[in-house]
Amino acid sequence: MPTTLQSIQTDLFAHHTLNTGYRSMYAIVDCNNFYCSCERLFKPHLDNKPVVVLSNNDGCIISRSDEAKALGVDMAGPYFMAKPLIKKHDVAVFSSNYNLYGDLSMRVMDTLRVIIGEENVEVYSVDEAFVDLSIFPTQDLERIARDMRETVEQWTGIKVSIGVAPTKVLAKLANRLSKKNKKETDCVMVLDTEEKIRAGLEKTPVGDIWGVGHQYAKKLKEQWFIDDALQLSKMSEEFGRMHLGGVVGVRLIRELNGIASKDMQDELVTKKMIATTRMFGSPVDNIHDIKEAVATYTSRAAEKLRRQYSAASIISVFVVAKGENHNVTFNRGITHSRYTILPTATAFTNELIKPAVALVDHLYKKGTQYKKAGVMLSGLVPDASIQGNLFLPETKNNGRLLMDMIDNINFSQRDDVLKFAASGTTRDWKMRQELRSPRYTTRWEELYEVK
DNA sequence: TCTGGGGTCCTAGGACCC
DNA sequence: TCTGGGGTCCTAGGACCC
Repeated sequence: MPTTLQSIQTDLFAHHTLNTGYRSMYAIVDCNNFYCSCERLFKPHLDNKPVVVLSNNDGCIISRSDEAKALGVDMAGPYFMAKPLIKKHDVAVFSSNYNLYGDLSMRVMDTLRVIIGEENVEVYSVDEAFVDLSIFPTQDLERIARDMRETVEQWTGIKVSIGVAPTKVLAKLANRLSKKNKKETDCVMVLDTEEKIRAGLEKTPVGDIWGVGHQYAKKLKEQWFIDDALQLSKMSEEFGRMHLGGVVGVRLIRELNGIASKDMQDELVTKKMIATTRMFGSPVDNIHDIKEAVATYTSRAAEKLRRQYSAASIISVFVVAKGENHNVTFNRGITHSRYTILPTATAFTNELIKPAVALVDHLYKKGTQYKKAGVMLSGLVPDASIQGNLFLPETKNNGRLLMDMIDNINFSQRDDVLKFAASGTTRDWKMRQELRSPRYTTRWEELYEVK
């Protein structure tokens, strides 16, 4: 049982023999039922009880504990449809609390960075990270993976499962199998020989491969009778190119055959598009409310923009009308969108709000009920105003300082203390979040109390 | 009454240029 | 006088991911 950082590292680097067999080895570390685990961390009485977490607006179920899964609560199913089942079995329900999840996610990722080294960790999503284990001898991989798992749990309280294999796609496949059979694997599975990989491929339905979604799974089954990953792995790269999205498909086939074709990604890639979109708490038909919402989303998107030191040259706005409601089938409604190309790229909230709100005038139709709106920033370039721009009047640079100040205050308060007037103050359109737990780790007033 | 939000990569095809 | 071929850039849209 690893207890100190030093013992772990001494242990890890102890025997530095050459890796035989595969040239690369990746681990995927995946937090189990992440959002539910976060909620449980501060509510020990919910251990072994069914728990679910809802999406924004309390719309869908986006995380389920094992117990909730066992009861037959559907993933991504609408909350209202699962409600009877949830009531009947006394399932604990929470609105999503992204402050809490984000903070715990950071702790998990930091733990991995400390154990394995920052340069070998790629954060893939809020609850998953790839770890490059290529430098370690094959015979040590299992032990290293188990060490990672135990240490993350000790240091953060979050349980993870880990799959290890020569490629990312195979690591994901191993991870899935480890979770399928927790008792036997204790949430760690290493595929380090051809035989193990073959067995793993055979047990994996084609639709459960990372990179094969609904459409492809259906096509593969209906047209070529390909049901499992082993069958797909035997198809040619050319087949992948023709039928699974071009070079994406080629990579997929290669990865299934143990040839690493998806590299570790640089952590600091700047995004090429930034979006903020939300469903409304209830349908809205008033243009002022829509403008308020769009202004608020624009502020949020602009913050994200500044955080990565970019400026946007295109801003687009879309609204979604409420569809006809045919009781059971979910009608997505019609989306209308328009964009403006800005005269110069900018990261200033006020310069972005103006054109965004103007776009609403073009999109809005009186008498229509809207259920959703969004703002997208694209054409992103490095923000010239960061270092001061000689060719702009002084006031421009003051704007940058003002933006930084607002961002800093809002970040430290986490609740939009400072807003632009266009964002409104009543916010009838804002989302429902009736069941949110306290932000234990990011708000002083909501710290966990020990009795 | 009630179905999330935020992204990525890739291809095809049209416009335009020489 | 009857119409090539190659290149680039852009957009729309399809697929995927968590």
